[in-house]
Amino acid sequence: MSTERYNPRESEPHWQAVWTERRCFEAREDRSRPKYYVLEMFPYPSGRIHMGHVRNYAMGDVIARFMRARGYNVLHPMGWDAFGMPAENAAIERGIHPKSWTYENIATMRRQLKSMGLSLDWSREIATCDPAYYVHEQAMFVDFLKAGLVERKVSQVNWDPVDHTVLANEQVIDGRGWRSGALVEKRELAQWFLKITAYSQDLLSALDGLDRWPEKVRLMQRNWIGRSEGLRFSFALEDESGNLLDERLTVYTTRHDTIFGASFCAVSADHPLARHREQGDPGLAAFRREAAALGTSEETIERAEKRGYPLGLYARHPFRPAVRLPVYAANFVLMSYGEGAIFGCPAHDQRDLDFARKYDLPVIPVVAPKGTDPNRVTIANQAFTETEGDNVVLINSDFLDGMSVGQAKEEIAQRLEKAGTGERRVNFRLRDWGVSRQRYWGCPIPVIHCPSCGVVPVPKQDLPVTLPEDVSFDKPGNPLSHHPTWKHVTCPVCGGKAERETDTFDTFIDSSWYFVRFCSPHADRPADPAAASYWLPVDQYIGGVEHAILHLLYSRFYARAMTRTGHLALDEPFASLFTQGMVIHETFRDPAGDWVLPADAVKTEAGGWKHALTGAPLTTGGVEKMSKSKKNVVDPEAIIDRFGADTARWFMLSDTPPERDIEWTESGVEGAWRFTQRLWRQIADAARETRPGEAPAEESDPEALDLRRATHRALAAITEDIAALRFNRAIARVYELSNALGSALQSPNRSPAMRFALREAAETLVLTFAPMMPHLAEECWKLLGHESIVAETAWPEPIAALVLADHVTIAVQVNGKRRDEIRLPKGLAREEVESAVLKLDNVVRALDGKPVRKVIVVPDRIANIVSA
RNA sequence: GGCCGCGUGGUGGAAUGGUAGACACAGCAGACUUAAAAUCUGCAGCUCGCAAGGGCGUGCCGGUUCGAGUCCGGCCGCGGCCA
Repeated sequence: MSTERYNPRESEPHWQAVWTERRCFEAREDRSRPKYYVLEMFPYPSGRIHMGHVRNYAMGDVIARFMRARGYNVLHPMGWDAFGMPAENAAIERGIHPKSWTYENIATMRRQLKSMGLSLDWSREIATCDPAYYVHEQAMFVDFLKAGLVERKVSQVNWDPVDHTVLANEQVIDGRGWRSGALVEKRELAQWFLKITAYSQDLLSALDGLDRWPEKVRLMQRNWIGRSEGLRFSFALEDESGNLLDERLTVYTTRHDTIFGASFCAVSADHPLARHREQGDPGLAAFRREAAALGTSEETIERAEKRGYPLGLYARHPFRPAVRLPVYAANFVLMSYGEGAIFGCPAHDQRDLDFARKYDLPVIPVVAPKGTDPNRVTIANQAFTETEGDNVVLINSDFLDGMSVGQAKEEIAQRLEKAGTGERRVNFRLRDWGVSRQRYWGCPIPVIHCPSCGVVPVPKQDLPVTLPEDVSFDKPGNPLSHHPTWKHVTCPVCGGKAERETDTFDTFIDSSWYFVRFCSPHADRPADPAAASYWLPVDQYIGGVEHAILHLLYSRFYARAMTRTGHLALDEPFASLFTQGMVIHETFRDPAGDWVLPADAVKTEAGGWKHALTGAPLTTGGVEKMSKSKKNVVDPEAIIDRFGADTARWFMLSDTPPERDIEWTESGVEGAWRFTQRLWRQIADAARETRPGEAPAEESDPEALDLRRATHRALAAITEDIAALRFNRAIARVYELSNALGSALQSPNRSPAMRFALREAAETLVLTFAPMMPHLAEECWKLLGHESIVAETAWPEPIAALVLADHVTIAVQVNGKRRDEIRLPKGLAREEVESAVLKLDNVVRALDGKPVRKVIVVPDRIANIVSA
């Protein structure tokens, strides 16, 4: 037995250098081979890699190496999602220029990723903050503009009056800016929008074809797009004293069947009807200010108390002349959805019910389970929202009584269409994509505002519009607009004085086409058509489920927009999507309640925890997502230094299914580490006992045959499991193969047949764990006497005859209870199985003399004897 | 509230309607060692029993089936998304 230990600190850098030198992972188009594009979501260069990256990239690398070994021409690139706010925050807080901060982080993280031994094509590396990348983004924006895919419109934003900046909804916490703590205002600002809503229906319909996406993600996208079929119609309005007004109130509803249950109308606080009445009504003005302070997210609005302000207007019920509905401005109606106005039917909508209870409005039930007495239906504080099927019918609704919800909708739609006051409308929840950010560290939006010509796109020959580097962050607001000279230009059309747009792009734009750029990273246009058509779509995309909606939807839109503007010929960018789970870890607190790093926590003899340095007792909290704020993070670099990349990769892939959250544990890592050492010893032993190219023996040897069967069974299972991304199961089979080889090595048998079988098992073992632990595999391969390297070695093929056994153990049940098992030749005839099992002692005893009614035989699996 | 997903040993988890608990972690016992570490071997769902063997067991209740962790209905709990 070898006394040496495998030393990853020497081996890993060595093999990484070999791979680089031999350019094993540089991809070239080759139409004679099937291509495979595997991509993990590229990282934001935040500083250092974290365990989530390790897991994500380990998975992608297993697939890349596996597919390469199976003969595919694999593209596996890496880049940096390098624009974004943290770089500016660093500039503000620590005076580092965003560019140097970003590039320093990229250097660190590139080094760290390289130490993981990922089979990446680094020659294709891109950073989105590189003008060579964003010049194409700007050019495409100009093309989108010309194609009518861009719109400039005034929209409401969250405005931080201290930082002079726009905040995203998630940056508004309890109505205050996350950094300044100032009360956030809603402001109207002219912004750039990409018209993603032009593709609402297409983005929705095409989801059906994405059959290799998780159903969960498709459902989330469906909900996000939010198609609804409804009715837009208008009410006649009258004033307090019943005089008919010229204005009408147009509402959008998907529940027009409940029109007879209407008891009020509500408009958004931003609806023209509310705005126009603000002057001369201080109460309304105050109400509108209050509603504006609520923020723009649906969630905030949903959680807020439903409040309204009566406008002194009344809507005439379209079918009941005597009924008039008071019109309110309400804080729960969004101007951006539908018409910004609704009719309220409290009995069948929870928000309307909350509102009605508060303002003491009638609650009229108009939908109820079939057979209910209309006079006895009451609504307490739960709205009745059932609509499906024929068991729910209309009540208290005049000509609709007895109809199903569907029939009632149809009837109302027809009547209002006929009256000329209504039309059916398909409505989408999806909004156009606001891409303007009042930020420095982003891609400049390539347009010029000219006082005489208006908005002028920057001519393509003047691109890229690059960021100025001499900027200061000591003033609040956007450094680009403070810059003394940058924005002042001459108009490309009239030559007069003009100003650059100082907003930059939302960074989601950068990540909406990076996977396209990887196909031809050095092309002088966004995508080289030959390269793009060869590599795209991405065959396997892997990333966190947190990007299930925005990033993936924007990318799907971009593929369409780029296709429309002639940059691409692609409908869906990601053929198969896999969303991996998070990395979680136990949390520790010291007696003062402060979070403590796991690295500082040591186990006490009593089974508790104490601080490694202070000795203070620690309490454990929950097992939660690794986060800096809770300090339950483990630094990948420390792990790789101590155990090597292979151990870290192995642990990340074993035990837990990849889509679930994985708990990082010290003992788990140590187990993985011990296994690397065991493999190393085992292969060393096998190498000593056998030679490369061991010849298959003539004579049979049952022990050798058993080992060969174990080898090929494991190989077949591992192949299947990796292909299906079931890494944890593949790893369990690797353990089994290693256990089988270990036992065989213990045996004194060294017949020629056994030597061949040992050799085969050892080599198969190395090749099958190679995608997970590539460095160790190379070292073992060399140990086995090979001159070649595993990275250039084909995946072995299982021999079918050895995968299938010739004998099987079948379970024997009596009345469904397992009583015995019996080993029989595979494929034995039903009758023979039957007679064999009926003779078993345990069966005879269990039957206890009772007559056999029938025997169920499932070939090669089970026999079940049914007695009276 | 709606929709979706998930409940299996001490733990992570296996299991085309066909022997529940593969594989691993932690644990226990033994071997080697002056000792420890490392390594190797063995045990290991719960329970009754000296044993042979039996009973129970995949959140709970019911159903379909020769047979249910798996399918169906209801309930409880946890998680996610949407409201």
